[in-house]
Amino acid sequence: MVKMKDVAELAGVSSAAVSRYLNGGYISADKAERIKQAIELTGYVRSSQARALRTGSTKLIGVIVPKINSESVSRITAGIGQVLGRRGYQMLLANTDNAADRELEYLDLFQNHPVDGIVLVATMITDEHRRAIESCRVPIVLIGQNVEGAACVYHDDYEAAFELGHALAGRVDGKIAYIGVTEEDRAAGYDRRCGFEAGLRAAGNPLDAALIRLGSFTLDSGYGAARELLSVAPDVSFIACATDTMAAGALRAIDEVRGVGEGMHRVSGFGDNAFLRALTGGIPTVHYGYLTSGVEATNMLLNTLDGVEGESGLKTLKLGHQLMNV
Amino acid sequence: MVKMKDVAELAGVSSAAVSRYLNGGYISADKAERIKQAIELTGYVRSSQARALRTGSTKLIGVIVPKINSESVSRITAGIGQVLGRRGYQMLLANTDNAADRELEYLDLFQNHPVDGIVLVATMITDEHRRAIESCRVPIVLIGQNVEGAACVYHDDYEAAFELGHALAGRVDGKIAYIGVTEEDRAAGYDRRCGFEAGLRAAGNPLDAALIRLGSFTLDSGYGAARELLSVAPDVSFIACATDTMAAGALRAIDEVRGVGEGMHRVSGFGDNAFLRALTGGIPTVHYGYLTSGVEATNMLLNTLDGVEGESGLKTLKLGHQLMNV
DNA sequence: TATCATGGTGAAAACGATTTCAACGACAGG
DNA sequence: CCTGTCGTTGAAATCGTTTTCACCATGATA
Repeated sequence: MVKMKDVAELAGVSSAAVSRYLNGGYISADKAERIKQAIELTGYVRSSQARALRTGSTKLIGVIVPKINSESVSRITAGIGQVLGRRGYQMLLANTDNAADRELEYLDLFQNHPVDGIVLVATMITDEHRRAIESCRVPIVLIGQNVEGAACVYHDDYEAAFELGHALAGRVDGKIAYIGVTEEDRAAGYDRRCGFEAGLRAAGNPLDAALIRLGSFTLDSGYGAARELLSVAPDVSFIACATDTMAAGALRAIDEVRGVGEGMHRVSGFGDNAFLRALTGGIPTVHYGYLTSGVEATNMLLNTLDGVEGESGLKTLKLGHQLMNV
Repeated sequence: MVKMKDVAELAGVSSAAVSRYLNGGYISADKAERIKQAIELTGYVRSSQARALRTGSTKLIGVIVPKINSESVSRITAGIGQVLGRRGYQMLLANTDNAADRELEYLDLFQNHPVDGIVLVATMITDEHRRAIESCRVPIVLIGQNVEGAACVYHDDYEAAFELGHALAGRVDGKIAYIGVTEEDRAAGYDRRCGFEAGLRAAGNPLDAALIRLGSFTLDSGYGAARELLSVAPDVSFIACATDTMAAGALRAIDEVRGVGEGMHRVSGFGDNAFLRALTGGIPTVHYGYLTSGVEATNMLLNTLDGVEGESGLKTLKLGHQLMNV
């Protein structure tokens, strides 16, 4: 492995000079030229490990996600990766598989060393999370939840759900049911359910608490909950879901029970999934800029790391949403 | 930042002893105990950067993917992450956004330093790729393509496509069309089309070359190609696609032109997408163990890195497939 | 008793960069 | 001529580990 000293010797300078050449310090034109040639000749490439040890910066950003194989998360990740690549950073990806403790584990792991900053695609935020975030030695940005005292990029799930509920209340004749997710996920669980309920109520068609079920983000859980709902309460005529994925499951359940093609008029979701859009002609849902949230969060993080001027540092940013097919 | 020397002083030993304690070298029981306490007391955590510099190993695996927000890739990635986490490695993710040159770029970047090994989720393999893989200084495993002289974990797309074509030929009455992808992607482009054609031919219902179109992996491209097909050749009665995603687009096109509900009986795909399965009741498609391929590839890679015994090193592995809904 | 493994030990030399520091030549101003 | 400044330079210290090496007890073996 050719090292800096070799380059320096070949160019007839000290390694300090080579380092300065590489990092834009004082260097005369002719020496710069000689160094440049020596580098090309030897095919030298600097050891990021040595550099990291000396400078304390790795140009690595830790990204913690609850599950990589979900459309929303993988879109967010795409946005993050886009910005990181453009700005000379790399992504250290940690997949927690929906286990909150592994999230904390990774926060620890990342903090104690390799990464310069962290993007946390958040689901559940416990007090332990708050503490971990608070005491984090590197800058950190959250995506998907709005947490006091932390930099967050999020969507207003309450408002979106309210609007959706309000719009649906008028269009649905019979009873409306709701399949949510754990309320430990404040945004997707609590906010969406509360907002939806409030929207329905405001439109004079309140949600019957007996028609609320809990899913687990998966298509199958949506299917199961819907089947159960339909058998317990056959007069349910619309099933609103907290995610498009669960909505797809519910849709299948309705098709099975009531006949194919029926479901697509009787479910709603969140997330504006592309498959769902294409295959059903569009159920009522909420479009979020997932890619954008990844982009924005990462830019914020990198701005503070790179010391970019202007009001572009860590702060909390609420992104807009869009009701679809209502 | 508390360093090893501090721990050593507190425990009254040399830093060599602490290092040995941490790495399982010779150490007496009482010193081990003292060191353990000193570590707990100080909250010491070792600098992975210094360690990396000294040992030359980073416990990082570079993963190069063509596009993170696709179901197949994100499942593969999930499999990779699973194994890496379990075996004490971390994932450095690089998303090339389907640009072959960025793939090479990352191969370079990874090779020249931070990572101990590379998993390449491959699409197009050019000669340049072959050279880059050949001359790679760290072990590398490919997923999704079978390349001579490289360790590969792949599915037999030709065989699967043959079987699918053969099975469909008998079940479809009218004309069959095909929407493929670029043949630079040997597996998903060339193999699937050839296999499918061969399967049809073997069943006595050969594919009309005029009814072949090219998509670009996206739902919209499948939609566009299908619309075009249907308008140019209205007598087409079945559209086979090289991916489930494009099949979803084709399905929508058919629904629009021929009426809702018609499409689901008149398209096939590859990949057994969960949404498609739920929303259509199941079109003919091929199920691949994407997660498994990530797992297997990563285990192979890590086995050679960790020097695990047995015949578990780098080699080429063909995984099975399963025809669905035929 | 002399010799030899054997488990333990710390001083010191890497690993390969960056950065501090003192110093140098040239040149301008007084 | 002296002084100060400016652009430029290389020797050497530093980052925090791991690893080599020489060496020391201690108990077993010849």
